[in-house]
Amino acid sequence: MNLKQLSGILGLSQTTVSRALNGYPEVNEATRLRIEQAAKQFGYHPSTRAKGLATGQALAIGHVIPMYGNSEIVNPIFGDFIAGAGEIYAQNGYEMILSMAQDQTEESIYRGLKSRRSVDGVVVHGPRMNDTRINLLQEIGLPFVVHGRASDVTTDYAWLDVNNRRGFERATNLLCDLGHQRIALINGYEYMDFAHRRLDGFRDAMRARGLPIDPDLLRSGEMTEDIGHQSARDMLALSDPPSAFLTSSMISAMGVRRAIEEAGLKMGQDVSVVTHDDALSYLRNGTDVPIFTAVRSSVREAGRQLAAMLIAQIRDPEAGVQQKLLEAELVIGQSTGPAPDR
Amino acid sequence: MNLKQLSGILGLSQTTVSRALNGYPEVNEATRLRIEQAAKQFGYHPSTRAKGLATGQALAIGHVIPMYGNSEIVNPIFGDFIAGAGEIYAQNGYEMILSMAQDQTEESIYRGLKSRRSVDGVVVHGPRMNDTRINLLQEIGLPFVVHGRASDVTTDYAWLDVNNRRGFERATNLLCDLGHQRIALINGYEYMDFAHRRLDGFRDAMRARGLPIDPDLLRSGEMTEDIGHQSARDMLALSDPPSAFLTSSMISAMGVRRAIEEAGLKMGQDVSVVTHDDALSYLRNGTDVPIFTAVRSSVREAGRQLAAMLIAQIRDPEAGVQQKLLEAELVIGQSTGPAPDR
DNA sequence: TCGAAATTTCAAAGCGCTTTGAGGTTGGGC
DNA sequence: GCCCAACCTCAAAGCGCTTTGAAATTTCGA
Repeated sequence: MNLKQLSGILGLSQTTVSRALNGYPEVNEATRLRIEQAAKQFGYHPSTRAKGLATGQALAIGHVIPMYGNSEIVNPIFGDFIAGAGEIYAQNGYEMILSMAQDQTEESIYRGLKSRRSVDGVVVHGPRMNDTRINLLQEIGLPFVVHGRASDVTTDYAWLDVNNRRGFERATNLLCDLGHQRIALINGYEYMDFAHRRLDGFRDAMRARGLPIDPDLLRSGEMTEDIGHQSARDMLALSDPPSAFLTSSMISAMGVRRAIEEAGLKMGQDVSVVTHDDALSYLRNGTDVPIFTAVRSSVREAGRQLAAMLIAQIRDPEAGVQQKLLEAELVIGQSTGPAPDR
Repeated sequence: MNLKQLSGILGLSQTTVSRALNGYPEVNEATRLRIEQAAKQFGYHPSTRAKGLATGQALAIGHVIPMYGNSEIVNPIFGDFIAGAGEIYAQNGYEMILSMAQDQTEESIYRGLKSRRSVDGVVVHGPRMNDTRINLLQEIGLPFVVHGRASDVTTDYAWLDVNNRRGFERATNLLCDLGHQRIALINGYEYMDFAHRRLDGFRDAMRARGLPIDPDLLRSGEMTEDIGHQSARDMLALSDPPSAFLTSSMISAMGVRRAIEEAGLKMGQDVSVVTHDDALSYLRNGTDVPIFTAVRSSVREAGRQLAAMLIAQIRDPEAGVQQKLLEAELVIGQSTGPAPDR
């Protein structure tokens, strides 16, 4: 069923039917009703492609998912983020187009998206410290919003980020208040912008207390259960082990817990753990009382807000770029307690 | 840069340029080379929309992600599956379009995808026992492949599934061989087809050994850490607790492990655990020696194979639907051991 | 060297939609 | 009863591509 057929059935011109369906004022209300009803009855939906061709809009947003290194890990927050963004896209009649990018293919994917006009804008995932994608997108003129920030990029661009620095500062302060002095940080890859900011927050808080930072208690890498476990195991085996861990993801934290228990210690008693929690739907941090004390910020909500920002920017490019900093909440769970006496 | 401009620059007709770029034989090899070079130089990519309009192809595959119930959980396997499928799509020039579906919106999403001609085919995720989507898609004539199967659907349709029944049968046998008799099953929602098949495998194996199945040791629900934990905690508190657990996901298994340790028991010694492992990239089951003994099947590889099946079907609709059953491997980790004496 | 076949290139139509500029109706004031 | 707004509706052009059918050019055997 296409416009021609539908207007044929109705005995109207394509123009009228199109106008009626798109809410233009110059069509009789009775006619519009009749048209809308027929459209519903025959299940008519305008072809996205034809509409896009005619209007010059793609009515689609691109998400380019970076998969770096040979580990080829898909960020686990991705599903929830997409779910949040998808809600908003659906409400606004946008489709979501996904591409997976290896290191090398990344630039050509963005250029391709632009030049074959498949999308009206893109979401930049997983920004690194000095992310070349931002300049690239500005250069080729493809609207975008970054989920996170890129510290070393000096130009103005749209982003939505959670206050990672502040979150980890508060988490560190909490541990210090409990009397912990040897605190380990199990972070994401250092070239990731968020990891850098978390380290900053941690460092500032420690410094403010006059506590030293032991490089042996600093780890950055893939945020898997396994690496969390290995790191914690190694650190707990030190002659002067940490009494608390700060981790960058729930999954790492679970690895840390495993190492703690393997060492015959009890989490929340012998060793404290605070983690960042993206509030993933399939990885809830307990039901009533949180398992882990955590810095929590819903990634799904971030997806919603970011999608709304991007759509706003596409609709009104003159309005200038938005920037939004979300504050994470600090929730107290069962994984923290006073530092044990020595 | 569009076709018109490019052919203008080259002093050729649009026809020739189009043919050259699409590999038609009736264009001089020298001309083709010149055209291809110019296309590269000017970064020319044909507009997907225009191409789609002209050819009647969308060159896109739809993924409709079901989000049921108020929990609104995005299946954690989703990211890896998409990553696998995305590889194949990229190789074949297809785009991937994602939609999130609530219960009520699901049918209209599929119908919309079809009638606005945005996709050439779809992947059906998370089939339930008697899944109405299959009939719907056959009825509206949208090519599809199901990731999994729908037991009660009688018509012939394309699917790719892992042998869940066999996997859980083997896992149960392993536990029985180790002397376990009271085995708990922590499964996904019973209306999910895969959960049903896993239960079947478990039941058959138990029955073959003449072992009773205690309803108190059967749980089905959301596969979260939390529910795994709760279920295991409750079961371990029974007067006659299980000596082994069979779980449907790594995440549940982690919850089970937590409950075991909270009960002061040691996993792999006092209590054994076997889990299904989708080999998710961010949730590796240990590096050298697996943490959990598991029935393993890579969901990313499933994504690859399924994408290839769907593309084949779209390209040659006459060829008939493919069906593929993958066997899972049983890997021995540290979470299983002989049943303790009573 | 000529003419037919083979090769290469082209102009134009068409995909399904929006939108422009024009034409047709209706209603109401005189 | 007429005329002019105000209101509706329409035919046709155009979005960027593919593809058909025809024309121009080259090739090659006789």
